Amino acid sequence: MSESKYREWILDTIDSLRSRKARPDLERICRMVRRRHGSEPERTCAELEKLIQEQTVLKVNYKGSISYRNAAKVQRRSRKKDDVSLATAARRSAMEEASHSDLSNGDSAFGAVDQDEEDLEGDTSMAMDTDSNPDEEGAEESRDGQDRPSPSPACEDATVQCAPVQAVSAPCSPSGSRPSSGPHCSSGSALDCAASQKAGERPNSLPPSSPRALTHNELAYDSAVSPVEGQHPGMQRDKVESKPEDHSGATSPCASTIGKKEAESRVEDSSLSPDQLVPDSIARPDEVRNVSDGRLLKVSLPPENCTFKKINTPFTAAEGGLLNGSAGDEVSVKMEKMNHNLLQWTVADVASYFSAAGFPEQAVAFRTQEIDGKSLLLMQRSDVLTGLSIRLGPALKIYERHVKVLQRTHFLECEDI
DNA sequence: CAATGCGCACAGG
DNA sequence: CCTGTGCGCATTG
Repeated sequence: MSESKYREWILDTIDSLRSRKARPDLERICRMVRRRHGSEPERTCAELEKLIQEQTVLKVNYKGSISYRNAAKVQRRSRKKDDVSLATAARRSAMEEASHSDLSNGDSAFGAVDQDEEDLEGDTSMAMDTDSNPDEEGAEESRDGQDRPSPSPACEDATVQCAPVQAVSAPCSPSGSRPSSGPHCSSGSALDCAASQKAGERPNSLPPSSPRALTHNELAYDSAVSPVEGQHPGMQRDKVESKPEDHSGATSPCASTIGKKEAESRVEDSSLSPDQLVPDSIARPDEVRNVSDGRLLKVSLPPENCTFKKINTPFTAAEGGLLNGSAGDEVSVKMEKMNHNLLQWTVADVASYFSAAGFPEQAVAFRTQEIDGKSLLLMQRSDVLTGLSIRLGPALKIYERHVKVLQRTHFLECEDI
């Protein structure tokens, strides 16, 4: 309860600050929430972080300072008129797309899914700053409470980084992790992170070759991309590249496409976040840092923390394997894991998944309906199309490309076993 | 004084 | 050109 309440408060606050033309930063958000609802800043802060992890709220570095965005709004700003005229057009297109995907063929080559997602989510470009200025608070006083599990474990599998989706941010502990936060909140974390990040410790992020990355505001791409990235110096990217085979290239544009462009594509993918997402990795540098070089570690993470992993896998496996048909052994292995995990997905995991898949608004509906992994497996087409009260277009995509795929994969998996 | 309102310069498309 | 953003200053309660 309180969670959704907070979500509403925070999103409201962000919207309100935006309409007032004031930067929705941590300080203002906390203050407004406190004023309006009496919640203490710490709590607000903790809830905000959760929302960031779920991507309900996007943390971005804009013009040198951190801002928070309502993901539902940011995400598809390009076509806002949809609502209006959407009746037909959207519908129609949705249908078309859906059908296509259904057949799949098309996808394989390029991963229709991804593409779509890119569209949707693509605009979240992230940017970190190159030289940000520490303006507001550079507080970094407390970072004691970092014991909480968070880093994404899964990260090890950064696997499919390609999927734009995931790249977006680092999901680590959706709900699983309790907000243990106390006072430390991350006040420091948020801000400070940004700072630190820019500071430079980007291990390897992209070589300079990626001017693109910096192109616009300032990309924090590396960080944004994923905590993982930051952590494995060098690895991630390699991994990404190599991994593609797993996906059989179906999905990841990066992989399959042209060799040369790999770099570029990667960059693009990663940068898909719209403004300048500041992933939470930033937010919790501590943890990350611990591990810093070398491997990442994960402290204690319950299964749920692995959202990432779960997310990734499904994508890969599903698309690569099912759609494409050419799954590798590795894939299958992953699939298994993934499926098992599916049963363990919590409501928050499901929501995070859809959020990451480019449907943040719809993710809320899943959460509202309390759909967890098991429920997801039981969902039928009509449930998705009408039971969630979400728009038909996204609903079709969600069902055809995600729900159905996950279910199919899961059951196939079961049969095998 | 905090909360708001908003003109205007900026950046990206 | 259009849109989104948010600084800086004016206004309000």
